[in-house]
Formats: sequence, C-alpha cells, structure tokens
Amino acid sequence: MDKAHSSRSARSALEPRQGAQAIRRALSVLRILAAGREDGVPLAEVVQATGLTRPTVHRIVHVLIEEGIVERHDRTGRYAIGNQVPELALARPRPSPLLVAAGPSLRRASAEIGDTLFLTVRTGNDTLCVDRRIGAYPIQVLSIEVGARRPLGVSSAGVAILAALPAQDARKIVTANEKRFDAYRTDAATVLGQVTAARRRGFGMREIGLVQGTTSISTWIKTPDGRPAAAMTVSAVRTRLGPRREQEVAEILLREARSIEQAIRSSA
Amino acid sequence: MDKAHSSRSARSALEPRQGAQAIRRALSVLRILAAGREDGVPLAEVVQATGLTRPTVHRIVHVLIEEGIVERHDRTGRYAIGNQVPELALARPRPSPLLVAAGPSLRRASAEIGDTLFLTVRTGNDTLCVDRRIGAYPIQVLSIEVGARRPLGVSSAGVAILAALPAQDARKIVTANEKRFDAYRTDAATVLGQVTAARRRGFGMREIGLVQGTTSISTWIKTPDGRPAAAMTVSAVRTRLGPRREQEVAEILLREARSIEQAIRSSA
DNA sequence: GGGCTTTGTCCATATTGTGGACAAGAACGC
DNA sequence: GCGTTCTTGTCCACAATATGGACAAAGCCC
Repeated sequence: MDKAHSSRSARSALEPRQGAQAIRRALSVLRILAAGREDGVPLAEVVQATGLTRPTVHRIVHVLIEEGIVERHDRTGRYAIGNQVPELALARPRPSPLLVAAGPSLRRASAEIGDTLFLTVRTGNDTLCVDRRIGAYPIQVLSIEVGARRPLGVSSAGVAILAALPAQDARKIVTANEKRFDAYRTDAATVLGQVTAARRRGFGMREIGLVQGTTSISTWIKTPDGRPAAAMTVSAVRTRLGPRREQEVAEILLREARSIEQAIRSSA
Repeated sequence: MDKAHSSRSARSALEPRQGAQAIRRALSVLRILAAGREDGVPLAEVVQATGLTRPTVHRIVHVLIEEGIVERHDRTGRYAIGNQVPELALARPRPSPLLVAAGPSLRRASAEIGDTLFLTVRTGNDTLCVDRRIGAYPIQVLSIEVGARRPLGVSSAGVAILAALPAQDARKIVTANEKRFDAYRTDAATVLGQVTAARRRGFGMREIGLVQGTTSISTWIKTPDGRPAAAMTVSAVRTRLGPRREQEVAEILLREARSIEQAIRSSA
C-alpha cells in the first residue's frame, strides 16, 4: 500500500478519515430525527432510514437523550431533536450569508408572482427549507415550513439542485437516499427521470407536488465555485400554473436566482 | 452482581447507560467549542477543558469537520461550531417556554432598573445567555451577548444558579468545571465561597464582574420541580450599584423572578 | 387472550477507538 | 539564516469499546 503521500493532499476532499464510526452514526441518526421536526420519528423509521441495526440506533438515541440532544415524546414514543441543539446553535450568531443575499430577491419575486415562495438549501443529502414568503394571491400552499427537511430528490427544490450537480454526484446522492424514498412514495428511477427533465428544461418542476393538487417550480442557485447550494421555489395550486404562466414564473425565478448568485459573489 | 431490577427503575435518573464513549466525548468537545462562539477555540484549550488526550480531540474535531458540524478558521487555526448545527436546530421551531414566560418580566424590570438585563439558562455544567435587554441609562454593560456560554460558577448568574441547587450538586458541578476555571481567572474555592454568600444573601453577586469595573446581581429562577433552571441578571458599572441601590435592584429582580416562575407554572 | 408490531435489553465477540511517541509547521528571538 | 519553543497533525500496536444476533417486554388490534 502506498502510504507515502496518501495523507495531506487527498484528505480534505475525499472524506476518508476514520476512527469515529460511532460519531458519524450518531450524526446520521440526528439528521433523520431533524427531518421529523417537532413530532419526531419512531425508532423503526430511524433504523430503516439509516440502515443501522435496531440495538445500535436504540443505544445511540438513548445516550443522546441522556446528553439532552434528543428528546422522547412520552405519548407517542417518537424521538425528536432536543433543546440542547438550538442552545449549541446560539454559538453562531450571524445569519447565513445566503439568507442575507437572498432577501431582496425573495421580496421582489414574491411581490411579482403572488404565490408562496421558498428558499431551500442543500445540507448533505437533504434539502432544508430556510425561508418562506407568502404572496398576495388568496390561495397559498403553506404545507412546507421553515425547517422542513427532506431527502434530496423528493421535492422540486431537491430535483433542481440534483439537476445542477454533475450527473455522477447526483446519481450517488440518489442512491444514498434510496432507502428513504419509500416514505415519500417515490423511488430512485422516478427521481432520476425528473432530474434529467429538469436539467434539459433549465429548472426543476413537480407537476404533482408533495401535497395533492399543487405544482412547484424551482431554480437552482450556485455558489461562486459552481456548485448548487440552494434553490428557489414557487408552489401553487395546480390550476394557477398552466403552461403559459409556468414559463412566466420560471423566467422570474431564473432572473432572481442569477441575482442572488451575484449578491453572494459580491458579499464574499 | 444484582442484575435483577437494576434496569428499568434506576436508569433514567442516574445517567449510567454505556456503549457510546465516543459520542459523549464528541458532545463535550462541541460544548467547549460552543463557548468559543464565532472565534472558536484552539485545539489545546479543548484538550485542557475536556481532559481528553490531544490525538483523541484532534480526531473527533476533524471527523466533525468532515460532517459539517465543526468549522476550522484557516487564519487562526481555531475550531468553532459549524453551520450544520443551526440547520439541525431548525427542527425545533418553537421558542423555549422560558423565553416566552420571561418576556413581560424582562420588559418591566428593564424599564424600572435602566441597566442591562440578562436572562441566562443552565445547560449541563454551563450557563448560556439567551436574552439581553438594554436599559435607558446612558452607560450600559454590553460585554455579554446572547449565545455567550460559560462554566457554571464564573458569572454571577452561574453563582446564583449554583446557590439555588442542593449544596452537594453544586459542589459536584464546581469540581467538574475546575479545569476550565483558569481561563476565567478564578478557582473552585473562590466560586464555592461566592455560592455560600449568595445562598445566605438570597441572590448572586459579583463585585468584580468579568469585565473590569462592573458589578452584577443575579436572582435564580426555578422550574415547578424546584430546580433552578435560569437566572436574571443586572450588570452595571460599579458606581451605579452602591449598597442602597443594590438592595433596591435585588428586590425588583426577586419580585420578577417569582413572577416568571408563576408564568412557567401556569403555561405548563 | 392470542397474534402482531414496536421498543427495550443482554452479552460474547472483533472491530473500533485509543493515546503514547514521533513529526511537521508556525512564531519568535537574535 | 538557524536554533528554540510553541501548537497542530499523524502513526500504529493494543485493548477497551461498540456492535448486533437473539431474546424479552410492552402495546395494540381483533
């Protein structure tokens, strides 16, 4: 084995470092729990989503409870993120630069479009909704809230982000998330199909949103290094987004996505 | 060994569960990093504060970096809480009941006293500042910000909380934090002395605040189960808090602390 | 009360994580 | 420039730690 120069250079990029299996496992458990938000997630689902064995998940979860990182809801038996997590988060007082950069664009687009607007970031293999703006139109799709977290691929935002990634990376993520797709009634093949379509079209779309009768359109937002870090999404009841308006909305989103990318570049 | 009924009953209270050393260690590292806020903490200080060996801390920290939980500032080489922590925290949307319950009291006390007011919670062996209100008086002590985290015992809020705990628990915490006191130029004996004084007096006080020339007064706030969970603190330049005014301010703080306790009880 | 699903526990085992010892940078002095 | 002292980073033999198969208990639904 060539141990000569395997260290320094290759290390930072390829994520090899070992000697902490348990810590990594605990974190993947936490990320699954985060997707369950206030209500939490039953143990069996964590087992399914992480691919770990039940005793292992059980042990991890209960240690995290003792440490205050996880809570168990007595009524339901579900496990959820505990209140020490926000406490740790207070150590980072500044709002993310993306949120700052996106502010004006979200305001403009929301006023112009009138339907609900979402800003979603990529975090690992998940999408995470970090901002939501309600529009002026009387029927709004409010199912997704700030903090909502889903496997990349199941929402139109996730599809858009996957579409903007190198095809190989996208495929790797979809494979990694495969086990979690069942819970959202989709599968790897469907997701990959939507990604290809989005790549061709230039923006992501789900004609059948996660909520019945809604449609979503998403554009990706890239950081200066060319990697998609977020997506901007409009969701509306299906009848509001016919072919004509779809094109119109997409153009606004594309324009504002470019404007956000510009704002990030000049803030860095 | 009596394994008969060692499980179920004793488990929840006495924190025994094992099989996750590495996870616990990673968490204690995280809590130290949280105390470093944006600037972070040098590796050596994490080693000192946690009592772990350097290779171990190094390994843990770097795995956490790969996972996005920790960041390393390239200029300084210091380690800090990473941006995935706030992302996980988004899973808990509700503000803590304490913050809600304390709102009106903080507003009243701040208006009445005119000096800077802090709400500090206990989290494990640390105090964590969760709210700050600036008063009307032109000289304000602003050194402590929301998110500031310190070992229980080094601030007047910490002393107040320790004073309200059973003496034995307080001593245990002080011992656990001993290694971290150097960094704040104090030691276990001094802290225990202040705790005793606070217990007699009915409120916590530091004549020489963490910042030169300031004085702080803190009252503890107990949850319905009788355990002190937080403290309310006034900080001012020393000359503002002579013996007469000290008594006056303490009375307001004591009154509002009871009022917060009442509010918690009725919200639960 | 019998089947079914989900959660919790035990313990022998080897895999994982440990930390002593060593190496490589960085910051200072002169 | 070249020691000196600091902090950070890496290696690897060893054993304590975390693992997961198998079993138990607790709910839930008919």
